[in-house]
Amino acid sequence: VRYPPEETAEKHERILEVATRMFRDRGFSGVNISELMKAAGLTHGSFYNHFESKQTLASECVLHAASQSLTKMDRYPTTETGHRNYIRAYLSVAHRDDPGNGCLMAALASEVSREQPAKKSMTRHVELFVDKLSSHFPWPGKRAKRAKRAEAIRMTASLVGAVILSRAVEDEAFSREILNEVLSELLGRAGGEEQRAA
Amino acid sequence: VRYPPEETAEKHERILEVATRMFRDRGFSGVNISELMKAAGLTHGSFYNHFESKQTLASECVLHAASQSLTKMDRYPTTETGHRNYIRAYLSVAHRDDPGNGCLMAALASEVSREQPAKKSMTRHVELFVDKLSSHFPWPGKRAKRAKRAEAIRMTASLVGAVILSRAVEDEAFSREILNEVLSELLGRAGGEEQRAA
DNA sequence: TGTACATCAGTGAACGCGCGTTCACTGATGTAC
DNA sequence: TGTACATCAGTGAACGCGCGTTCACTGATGTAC
Repeated sequence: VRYPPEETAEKHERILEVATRMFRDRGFSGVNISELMKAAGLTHGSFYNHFESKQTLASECVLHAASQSLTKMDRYPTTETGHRNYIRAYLSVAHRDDPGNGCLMAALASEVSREQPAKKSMTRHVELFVDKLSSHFPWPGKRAKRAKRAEAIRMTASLVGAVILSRAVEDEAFSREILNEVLSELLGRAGGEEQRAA
Repeated sequence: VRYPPEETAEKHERILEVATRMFRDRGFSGVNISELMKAAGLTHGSFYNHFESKQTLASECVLHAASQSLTKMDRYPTTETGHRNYIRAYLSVAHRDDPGNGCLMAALASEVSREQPAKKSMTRHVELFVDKLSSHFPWPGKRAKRAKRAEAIRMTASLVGAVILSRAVEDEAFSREILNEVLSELLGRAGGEEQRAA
């Protein structure tokens, strides 16, 4: 059956959207084409009318998730409060429990480091993420560009590490403790002047 | 052919050792039984004389890697210098480039978060790692146990996040920049009094 | 405006391969007597 | 001390399943005239 072109484009988009979510949720090797296509409302056979291979789709999904992530940051105002709210959302239980709609790095960085094709896109994303983090928000007491970049890199490592660990840990209290300790550290660094508990 | 029992135990150990390295290197799904057994100097058939299943082996490897990691920390003296050297080694290019012999969390935390069986062991390991980090090294200016634990959790997140990101990034300069920025942050926190660049 | 034909996305059976797991067989070690 | 037998880890062929990918077929849409 032939379909009107806008419907085809729509399906293409839907596959990409669904796959981006599923890959972040279960990893590349945890998703198979059949269930992916079923989730997009199609059968597995037509997959290859839209994408060259699973590998290709994976790479495109990395790009898709990357642009989603950066767009998400834009929704926070470029103020101290915006910065703090962004950090709160990133280190929230909601984000921990919904990797499918969450940070690309936290979900797939490990797997990508073993995958040649998507690695270049991931590299670019980490660069853009750091750039945006350092330019989008005001960094208290940091005038030099280099210092802001350094802080943004450190913050990125803390954010990603905290979420990955909180997801790997079964004990709910401990998992929250990880998120909260890193949260209060980063809120201290993002907000006003240095606030430091003895 | 029947073999003397100590030889059998030796082979068992060798499989575990090799598997622990390979799993960290390529992930659970990136390793198959045949190549694993070949690397241990045996053929795939005898695998099931030593372990119940691949899944079981994976769980035992998490335990094995966990105890290796903690032992490694013991090799550093319980001094400020020891602490700093430990951090330097963790955030080194050598560690980044050799996940097989490196930190369990940095290598497998993501994959474990999707695997029921090994998750409990990973949880326990993260707990023990944080405990050991906070008790083994002197934390400048932290007298309260709670404060030390909080610092250890934050440091763990930074360490793990930095190594995972540095591995996911293709650009060598950027990858080193991530390691180095987090390194200088953590050396500041581990060494003497707070040292902070403007 | 109507008719004939080409196009092309969707469908589901089928293919091929890899991989976890099983199994019949081997033969040296350990044990019984 | 010697002989017969049980044991059990190793071997590699074989099994079964899942999954990525292909393919012949369908039939509505678009195009030619």
